[in-house]
Amino acid sequence: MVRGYGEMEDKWQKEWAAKGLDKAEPDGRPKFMIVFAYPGVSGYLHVGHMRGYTYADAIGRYKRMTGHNVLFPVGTHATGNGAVTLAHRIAKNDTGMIEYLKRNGCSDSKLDEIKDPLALVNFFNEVYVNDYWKRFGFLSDWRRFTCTLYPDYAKFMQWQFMKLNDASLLIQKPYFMPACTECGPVAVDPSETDISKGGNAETQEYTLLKFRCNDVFLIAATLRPETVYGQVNFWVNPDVEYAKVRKGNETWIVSQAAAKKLSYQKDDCKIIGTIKGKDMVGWMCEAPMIHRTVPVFPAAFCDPAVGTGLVTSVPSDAPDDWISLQEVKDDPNITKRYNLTKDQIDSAVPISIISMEGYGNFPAKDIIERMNIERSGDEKLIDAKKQVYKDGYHTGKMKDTCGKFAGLRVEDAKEKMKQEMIDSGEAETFHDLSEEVVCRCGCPVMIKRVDDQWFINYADEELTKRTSDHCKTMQIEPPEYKNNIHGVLNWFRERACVRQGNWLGTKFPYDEKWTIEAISDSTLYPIYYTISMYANSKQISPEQMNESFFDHVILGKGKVDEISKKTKISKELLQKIREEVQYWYPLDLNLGGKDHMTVHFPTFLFNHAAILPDDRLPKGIMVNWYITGKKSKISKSKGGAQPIPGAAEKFGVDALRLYYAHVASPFADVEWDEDIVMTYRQRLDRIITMAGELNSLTDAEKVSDIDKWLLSRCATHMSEIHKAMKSYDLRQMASESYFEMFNDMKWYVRRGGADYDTIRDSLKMWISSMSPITPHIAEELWNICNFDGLAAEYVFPETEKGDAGAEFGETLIRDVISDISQIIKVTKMDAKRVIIYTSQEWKKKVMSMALEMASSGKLDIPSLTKACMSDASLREHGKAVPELVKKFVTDMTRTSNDGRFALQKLNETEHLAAAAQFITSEIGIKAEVFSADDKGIYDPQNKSKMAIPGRPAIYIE
RNA sequence: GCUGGAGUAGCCAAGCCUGGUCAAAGGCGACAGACUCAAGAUCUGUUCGUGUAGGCGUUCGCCGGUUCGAAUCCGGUCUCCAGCACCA
Repeated sequence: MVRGYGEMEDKWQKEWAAKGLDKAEPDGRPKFMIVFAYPGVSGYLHVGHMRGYTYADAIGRYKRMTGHNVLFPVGTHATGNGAVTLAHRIAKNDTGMIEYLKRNGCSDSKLDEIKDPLALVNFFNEVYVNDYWKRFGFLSDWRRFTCTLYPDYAKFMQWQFMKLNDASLLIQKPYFMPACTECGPVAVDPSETDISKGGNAETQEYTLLKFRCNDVFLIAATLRPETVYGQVNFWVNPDVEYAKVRKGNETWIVSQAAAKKLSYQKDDCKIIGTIKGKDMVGWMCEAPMIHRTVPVFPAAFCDPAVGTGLVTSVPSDAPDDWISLQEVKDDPNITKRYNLTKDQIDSAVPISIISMEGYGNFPAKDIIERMNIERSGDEKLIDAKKQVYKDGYHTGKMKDTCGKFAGLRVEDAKEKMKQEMIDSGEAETFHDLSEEVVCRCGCPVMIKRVDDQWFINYADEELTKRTSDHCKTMQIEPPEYKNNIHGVLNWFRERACVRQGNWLGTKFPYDEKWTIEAISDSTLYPIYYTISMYANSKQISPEQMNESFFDHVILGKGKVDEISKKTKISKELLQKIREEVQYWYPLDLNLGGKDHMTVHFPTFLFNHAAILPDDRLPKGIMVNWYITGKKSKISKSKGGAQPIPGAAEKFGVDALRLYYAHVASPFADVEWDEDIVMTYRQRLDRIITMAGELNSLTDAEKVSDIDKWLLSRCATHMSEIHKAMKSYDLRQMASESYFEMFNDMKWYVRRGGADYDTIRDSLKMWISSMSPITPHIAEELWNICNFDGLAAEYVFPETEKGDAGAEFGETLIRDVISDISQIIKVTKMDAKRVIIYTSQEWKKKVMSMALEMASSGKLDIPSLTKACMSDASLREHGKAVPELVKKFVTDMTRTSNDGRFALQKLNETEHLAAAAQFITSEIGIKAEVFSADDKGIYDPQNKSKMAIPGRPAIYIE
């Protein structure tokens, strides 16, 4: 037997390929199409990623064995900036990254080559296919492999967007995105591909509040528009020179930096002059919404780089405002220097506006005291602000001081108040980055308004309804997600579908300056696997794959002759492709990780519903959770990850596959633990040994109870497997096959079973049941047993039902043995002899009468008693009868009667007598079996009368 | 906060929808024994408490309810996890 699995894996993989099991061609069988959400190309993957992929292969293999023609294509998703980032890090010699790549087996010459993003994508495509998926024995149709950067894929993608446009689902409206003032759009993300600083910055939406002051407006930027009812003054930084901006007919005052930012977002904006901050101190201006006149006070915390450099003051809820206001009030020097009047100072009295859990009337004051903050400028104010904002957002409710907004939750009030002020012209929105971002070229990155941004309108009511309705007909696992997905679909709004800048992807068909964004180009793609093969083999070229081509092969539009003329693709080939699309589609199952629940799966469904007819909409979704690592031990970014080929080498592919399938429900995270994988490896070793031993047991014995038992058990397990797999429950399948059936095989041998036919039949069931999850080992065992053909192409026969009587017989024997050992243990006696008395016949008669009444639902004490007493043979047993009747009726009406029905089919005495020798050997004490009806039996304590059917009496001495 | 999910014996993890056969599958670990020159090997038994006859008692986050009967159904409560968008 092979102990190093590598050779064996290789051998069978070659064999499957030689038999063409990996090639999927339409034929007369029912079809089953399964995909996993293709991975993004972002470097080497780790052992955790293989979990979901393995599920897909195992499900596909199972389906094949139930007579389906299975298409399981794979691909990669290289859109976005993942590959660009990685190539860039290699190019600039990022040591951590280089080390990581090398540890995964990347050679120096390769490293040099993959500094180019496209070369990098091609390289990893090979790695994923050869080192991961093929290595794991996947029966995927490799001819159909596709990558989102392939030119033919791009043609498909462009067609998809034309169809979305035809369905009026593409809309254009303004959008705010980060852009370098020189280079244009950039990606702001932690990998900092495009930028040299500020990768963690987020785009924030500020509300600009307009404070009228005679003929100018002081513009404050706030993230908390819901606090306007608490405004009592206004802050300027006296040491900053502000800009006067001509905005339409109005004159705005903002910081000079803000003026520049505004010009990227607002039309008709022009700097017309400057004004010193200190000159504005002491002004009176009218606050928006509350229309109250408030004074302008000086404050150093107003940063010209943040927002507009001007701040509205809500001391009740903003720690900065509270502390600065106290300082203005307490410091006579300030009053004097800026000529502030006593009325102005006295008018600024904090107003309590929000009630929050864990805070009093003035949350800002509370947090300042709690954190021991004593003066403005204290670093702790940053945290204080964050904390009070967060708590306010989650737990806050608007108080009665907030007019018609009283009683609203902060979360809701925020939107409503902002909108009302925008509608009345007292406010506008403004986008800014949360921290400074600098482009690779050294220029600042700002938020720029783009007027012609394209969106897919997932908010469309008709589309949402169609998609949501379709979901009800789908098989979605886990069921909780099936319930939840409607909420997710409703929650979707318009989604930006294209972007500009340094990103890989397909050009937007209506405007080539745009690249189709990464989520949007991975929604309808499973259908492309039915076509990709023809592009890969160069039977069709990307140029030929125009709108009418896809219209025809996917939607059946147009006459084949005309399409053929237009595309220069032969009529026959067009027909073949069209037939293939129709044969394979709809997709039967899309499998993806839990992170896809809120983005990929909904858009996958939306796009199908938007473009394809009812009978081509997907039929199933399955979500899998993750393999996690303690302290991210398996995460590639942290290093220390186990490379997949290394793990395959160390544990064997099948051990890993079994580990994924069985270690937990697919719908739970699992912590990666090599020791646990090793235990699965050991189990497989044991199974191999056991199967080999069974196969060599060829003594033809006469068929006995235990043979019937084993065949019945196997049949029952097989039917459990089929039942479980209706909901793709691989764990249950693994449990039946690798644990339950294994244990039964052991028991069979222990009981002395050795019948050739029984062993052959049960081995066939057992080994075939292992083929989906551990295909290599199943194949090896199949071969050892000399079964016909390959295990992988074996088709499960119609399952026979188990024999409840035969199965119950063994349960009875185990129960008897367990009872005997228990008695011996409890009594601590030095037992020499065990006698087992089976029940008297008359009791069996009462039980069968009772069961008959129970199955027609008419079982009760009086009727059964009456029936028994009218039987002379029972009546003679006197008051033992009603006692037994009472017991039976109570038991039978309150517990399941399956076992009792099974018992009816069994001759208890004969069955136990046949097992007497076995019982003797198990307990190490001579055991004898008698029927309580036998005359002249040894029964010193008169135990035999205690026996009831299914519960023999036991006497030990 | 919103949406969804979870809390089961030393650990992992089934069961819960469809209440009773549930002291609760299976695995791991631990303990004991068998076989061995040896083995991260294999096999057997035990693994909540208690008990000189197969029993009894307590247990499935916590509190309460429905029921002849609840790990399972209902209400409440505490704790933990995930997602919350342009990021793949």
